Amino acid sequence: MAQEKKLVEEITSMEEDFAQWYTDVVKKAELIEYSSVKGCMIIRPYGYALWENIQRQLDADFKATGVENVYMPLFIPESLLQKEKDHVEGFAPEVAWVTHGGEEKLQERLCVRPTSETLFCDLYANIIQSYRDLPKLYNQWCSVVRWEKTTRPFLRSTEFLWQEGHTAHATEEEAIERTIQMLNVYADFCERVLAIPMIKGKKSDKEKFAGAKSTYTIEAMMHDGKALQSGTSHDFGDGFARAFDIQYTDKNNQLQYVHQTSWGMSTRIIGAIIMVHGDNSGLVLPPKVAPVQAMIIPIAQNKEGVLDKAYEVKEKLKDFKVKVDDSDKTPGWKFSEQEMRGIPVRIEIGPKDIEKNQAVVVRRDTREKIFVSLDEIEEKLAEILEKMQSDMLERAKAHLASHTYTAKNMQEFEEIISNKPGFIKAMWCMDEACENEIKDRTGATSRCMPFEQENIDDNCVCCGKPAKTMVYWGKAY
RNA sequence: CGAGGUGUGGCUCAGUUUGGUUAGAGCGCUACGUUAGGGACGUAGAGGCCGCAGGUUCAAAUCCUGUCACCUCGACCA
Repeated sequence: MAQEKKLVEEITSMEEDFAQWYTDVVKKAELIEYSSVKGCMIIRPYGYALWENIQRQLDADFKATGVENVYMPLFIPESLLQKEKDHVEGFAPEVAWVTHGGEEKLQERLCVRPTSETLFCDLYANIIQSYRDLPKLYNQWCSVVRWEKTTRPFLRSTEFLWQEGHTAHATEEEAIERTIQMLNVYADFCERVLAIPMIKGKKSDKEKFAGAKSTYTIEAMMHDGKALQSGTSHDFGDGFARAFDIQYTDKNNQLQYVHQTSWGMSTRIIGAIIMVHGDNSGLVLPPKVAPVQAMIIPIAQNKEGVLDKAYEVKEKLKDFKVKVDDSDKTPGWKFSEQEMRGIPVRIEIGPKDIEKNQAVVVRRDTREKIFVSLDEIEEKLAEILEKMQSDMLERAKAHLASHTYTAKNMQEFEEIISNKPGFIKAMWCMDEACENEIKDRTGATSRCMPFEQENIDDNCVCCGKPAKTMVYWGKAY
């Protein structure tokens, strides 16, 4: 929702410079601090609390589907990384190598994991013998390192936190089913908890994961119309199984290769929360993921009884994540602070309110002021938070819809891409040459071939030959 | 990896062109007091060998050489 006036001077407005706005918000909300290690960020308590909320809820979703957590080593021996050809070619340019232990040079270099497929495969080769050992549904929460050229907080850092799920199945069908199932877990989580609508679909061969048979993705649209790949789920077929010799004996005593999947979501999703919901006053957090859901701000707090009342209300609201800002800053300061941090609502309590046995509840997203009797503040707060959560999703959906266009030829495509930020739905012949040409000419990449297909036209937007699929195109982070 | 740019108290910067007393400002920080419904005010104070290493000079934040780091934009990626 557009703000009438800019209340926080330190934050660059997003219309002026979106990238700078993003950096300002990340810093002012105290999510991160830059560290002295190039490309690595320090996640501060508030940022980490946000990650913990994401982690806790997503982890529960995984476990509900039978997934178990494990922890794998940080290092991968070079020989292990080399086993799957496409995989090593995809990751070799960006891995960090450990060459020495103390003063001694290692016999074999170790890479700091950029992802752990190889380690999981190595494990599976050892522990899977029979069809009775399947499926294996493992996940780990960890950090990985990718030596990126340019970095940005949350969106791309040298080290980042994520989870990586790795599963092994007896059949191809079961693996494909799991791949789609986990993609849906991500998409549902993003909609329900983060209030971010996702486009679900399949990646083109060019964009798929190194070593995968198929990669599925959820793509979100940021406020500036750019795409953010927010989670991926890969079907590996039996490619890794053949490279790592992961075989089991089936019911008929025949040796079979397993079929595998992997799927991941990272701290990058925090970047999506910022860029989908944030405004010119700072962060706006969906109530279901906010570390603090309501900040009680006492007015004239040194007046008799004000602070006591504030604590009393906090106690009353103990089912919610509520804090009292009893610092000796001015109320105006506290308002701004609450807004920069995206705390969903603030509750103002001053002498006038106490007289009337009420509080002023102000929504962060709309700044709507709601006068609530202290007798019914619990029910009202629950209502307000719920309404805010669903309003945020609706707004994000509306933004996605209103910034999605269709193009039937390159003239239309180029027209849109240079004038209107957003996604373009257009047909494709599935020839990589066209995908490359579109990227060269417009800077837009194929985001995905969505599950929900439409027939925009019969022919490829680029070459005009018969089309095979509809693709979402867009500029991406 | 290509092209630009920047390094001066915690932050944002001025000062460098033309070397010259004791290096400045705003914000923030500390103490005390007055305040308080959208970033209050007063008083007092703390905090910098100007990224680092050499060099030129009577004298270097300023000139020279080297080096490191970071930022922006491109090519690669969650």
